Amino acid sequence: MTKTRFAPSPTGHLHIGGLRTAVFNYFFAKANNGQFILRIEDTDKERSKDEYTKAILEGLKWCSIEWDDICYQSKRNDIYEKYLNKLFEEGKAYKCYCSKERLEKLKEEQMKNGENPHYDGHCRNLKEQPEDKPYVVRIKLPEEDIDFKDYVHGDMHFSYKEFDDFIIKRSDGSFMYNFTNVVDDIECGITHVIRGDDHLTNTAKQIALYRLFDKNPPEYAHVPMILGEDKTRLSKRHGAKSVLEYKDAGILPEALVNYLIRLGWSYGDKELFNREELIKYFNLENLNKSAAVFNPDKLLWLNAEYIKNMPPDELLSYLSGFLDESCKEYDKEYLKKAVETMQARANTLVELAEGMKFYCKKPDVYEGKGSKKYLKQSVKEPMLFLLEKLESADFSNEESLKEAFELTMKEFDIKMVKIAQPVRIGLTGRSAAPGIYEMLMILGKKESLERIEKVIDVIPNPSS
RNA sequence: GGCCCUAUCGUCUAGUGGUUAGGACGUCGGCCUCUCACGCCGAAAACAGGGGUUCGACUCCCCUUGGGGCUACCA
Repeated sequence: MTKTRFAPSPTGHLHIGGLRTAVFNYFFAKANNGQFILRIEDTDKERSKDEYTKAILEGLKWCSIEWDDICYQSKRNDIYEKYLNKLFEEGKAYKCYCSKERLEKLKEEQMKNGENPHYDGHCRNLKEQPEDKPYVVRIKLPEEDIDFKDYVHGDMHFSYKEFDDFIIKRSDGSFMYNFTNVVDDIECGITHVIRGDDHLTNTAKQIALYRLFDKNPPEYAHVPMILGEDKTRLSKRHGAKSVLEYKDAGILPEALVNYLIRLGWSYGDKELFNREELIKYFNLENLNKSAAVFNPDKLLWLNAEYIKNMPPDELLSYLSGFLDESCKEYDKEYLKKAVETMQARANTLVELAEGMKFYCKKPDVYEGKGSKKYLKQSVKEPMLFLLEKLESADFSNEESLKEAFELTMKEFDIKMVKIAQPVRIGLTGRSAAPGIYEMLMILGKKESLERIEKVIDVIPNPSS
């Protein structure tokens, strides 16, 4: 069975790049009827933090990236010891007592001589093992070149000379990334490793480990990285870093996932993918090879698409955290209608919530620019006329409202915009808002007339 | 420095020897219109450079250049 995993280290928040790796792994597993495992790689005690683990889980859940199983490397020490002992027994690993100072000096000298820094194998065949000195464990690197096939990069080749007897266990007794990573992938039966191509050289080292364990490595797909707008590696200074910040900014998880999957992967000209389609179409063949620049504008566009096309009540559930206090007094049906009028007018949930606030709360100020332009004394009479017509209109019937406006336009020989804008400002406080009739119908007769009366008061009287 | 990856419009990408080099975001025009959006129509915009291979290269090979990564008792 296909088994993939996402293996973040909790040394920071879940960011866009990590999420995308998770998304690729998740959909590849689901596309192949397989399992997706979450593995928290918290072997670095210094830098790992529980709050980050929590944030990672929360971010994945928010995006509905659900794992079939989860494990923590910090709890798997016994397993690593077992694998290590086997290596010892077979003479494939050894204890190294070299001090950091010696290593430092060695490196310096090698660099000076124009050589690549390599561990010199000083402790590789030590006759006597000192009892009380601290040590690290190194592997005996097999002297064979390393070849592997990558789904996106094709045939890869590394000379063993590029590597040395690297450390797998620290002097504090904890194990290192390349070792735990391989042991866990073997133990969990991971079939496909999908990760960033910054791991390409790690993969070579890891394959050396697979050889020492006499195991076959999994299949690999090294996906291109995500770059910031300045084409450097995505980092804190490129704006929002944690995926939860996108949540707070009013981005829909569906939109984010859709955006991320298209960064480095494509399916012809198709841009919009729902979950079913991703499960159906996602594959490793269409992965791209080169790094991609993160483009916030396109994310926003996708978000707007999702907002536009989402059923209002579903949207409403996402919206709850963003809505104004005043909206809590209104029932779902009312809010649904309000949301509908705003769907095509918002790029984010923040904008949507802000834009529909007026449905729940009378405007407390009238936008300056619009007022100046539209609340002119010349519309005072027409507005009073309109108000009178609206008083006898049927607010559940658009035609009836339309008639009131048309009569006013005819009576004073003015254009719709002349009266629509003052009404709009009265209703919402702004000169940009949904259509006049839909707003009037939703707000209802009583509320609408109150607001219109109020705005008429603000219109200066004609100087007679 | 060494090793590795990579290179199509500003950005995301389609393209796998013969195309007017296609789509999307963004930009700029226009239409629609009670405002703002939405929608619709249209425009500008790319094969990094140089060598090969070939009847023919965006497509294959090499070099240069640019970008990225790794080179830790981080992951």
